[in-house]
Amino acid sequence: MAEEPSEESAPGSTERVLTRRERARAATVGEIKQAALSLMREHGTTDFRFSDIARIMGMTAPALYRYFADRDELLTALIVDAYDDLGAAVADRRDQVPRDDPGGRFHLVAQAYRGWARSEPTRFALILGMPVPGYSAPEEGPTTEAARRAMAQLKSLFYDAAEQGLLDEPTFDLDAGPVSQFVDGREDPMKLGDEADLPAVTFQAMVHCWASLHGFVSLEAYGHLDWMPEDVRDALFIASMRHIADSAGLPAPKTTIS
Amino acid sequence: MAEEPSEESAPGSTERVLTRRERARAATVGEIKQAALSLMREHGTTDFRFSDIARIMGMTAPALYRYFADRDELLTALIVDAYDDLGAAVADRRDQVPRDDPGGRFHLVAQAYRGWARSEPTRFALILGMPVPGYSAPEEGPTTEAARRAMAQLKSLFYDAAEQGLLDEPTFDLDAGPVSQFVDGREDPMKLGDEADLPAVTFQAMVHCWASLHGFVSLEAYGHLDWMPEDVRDALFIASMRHIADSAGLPAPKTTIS
DNA sequence: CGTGTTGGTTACGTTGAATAACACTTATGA
DNA sequence: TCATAAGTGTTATTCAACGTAACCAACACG
Repeated sequence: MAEEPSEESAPGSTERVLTRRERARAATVGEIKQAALSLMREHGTTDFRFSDIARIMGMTAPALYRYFADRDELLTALIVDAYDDLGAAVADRRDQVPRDDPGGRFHLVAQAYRGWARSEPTRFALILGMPVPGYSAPEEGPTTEAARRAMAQLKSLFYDAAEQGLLDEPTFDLDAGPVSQFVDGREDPMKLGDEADLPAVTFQAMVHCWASLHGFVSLEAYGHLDWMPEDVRDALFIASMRHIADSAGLPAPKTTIS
Repeated sequence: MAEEPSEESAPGSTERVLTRRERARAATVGEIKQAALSLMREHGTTDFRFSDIARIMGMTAPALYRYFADRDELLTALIVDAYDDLGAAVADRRDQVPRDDPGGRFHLVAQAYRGWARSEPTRFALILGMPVPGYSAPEEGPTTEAARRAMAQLKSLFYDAAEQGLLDEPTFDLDAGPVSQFVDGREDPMKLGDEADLPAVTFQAMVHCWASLHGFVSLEAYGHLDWMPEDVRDALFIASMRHIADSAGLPAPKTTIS
């Protein structure tokens, strides 16, 4: 198995070149994941059978255990990939607008988040809707870590904006108690790097934005908003996002939204 | 537990008295569901084994098929129960405050929704987190219907408030396009009975409230907010709910919040 | 009482995850 | 060059769990 314990390419070190075998292995791992995804998409569930994956790949099922110890390990890999992919989609779209337009950035972030969920419903279900039977979410495992990274992409624009002094005063009531204490006296576990600290009230507003965005997208992804036509949902989403962006003190978008 | 399988007591008709056998059967059905729930709680997943349920009940697995055609049917029943239970919890708490205090009612509704999710995390996962693998969520089935009922409990206070003229102007930007047209020209599929129609802008705000509440509670239920201590989460939740209630034009709560 | 319905049993078939034992291929090193 | 080890695949097998079949006991009911 993984006989490369400490490949930890230290920052600055050259990325070790992969041997022929390592490349083949990586390719197979990728193919397995792709097969699992296509099965999931096909059946519209987050379930898959090892035997089906093998059949698609022209292999037999036991061979897959050379690459993943068990079903859960493959599932975990898929979840991590999904989070990373979502995070990347959000970051890409966000960076299409300059840093000095945090309002515009927020809008694109929200759009990307929603768009990804709609275009990849089964993968979204994989990370949003936990319970894959038998899959006991590894507490504090790699999936939690991946989720943190993805969500950090949402948050970085707030830190960015605060750093540039582009945030107005949020319309939130500042909670002078626990929240202030928490925000003021901590090592922020969500920070990506060395961003500026946020005022407590902005922190409140940021979490609120995240939760609202996530809530709308979740409801929509599970079909709980199917009773309204798509154009109504679209308009409602835009209005909601604009509203929470305002509340959080984000300036109005400079860039026209596509 | 609402164990009234198909007794459809039409309004006015006499509630048919259950025979001895029917009562015994209903009791067994209830016991099966309880056993399934306790297994789910024990393992922290939405999964369960028929054989384990049977063992708990001192029966053999095949006997369960006398009560549920298959695993999916039991799962569906559990989901419907969970929605109904959540809806009831929300309604109960809401009605502890008089109708002329919609601000207070909203607060209690939010509190009840969150409280239920925290006290019944596995059942919440069952209805929030997609269909269990192999479980093909019956489109437009009983679960969808149950979800509608539960969510309607959240919404009724808005209709109630509007009927009494207790709603201020929301701070939302009114979308003059699709949303207005949709709200103005429809038979509202979400109404419980003969509530007043909502202004389009209030409708927008209402969905926003729902989504925000749901988003916060979802994130929390899946542990995505575990990085902040509980008192911070509490304060943040209160502040968020107050904020969206304000945005929606709900008056400040008259009743002191417990 | 027979008789049908209901609720239970044991025995069985099937599927699919996971392991074991074995075979072929490829890299590597004396 | 060839022997050996690592890596990747196979077939055969075990095991767990869903679901079905066939049979049996109890009970309601004419």
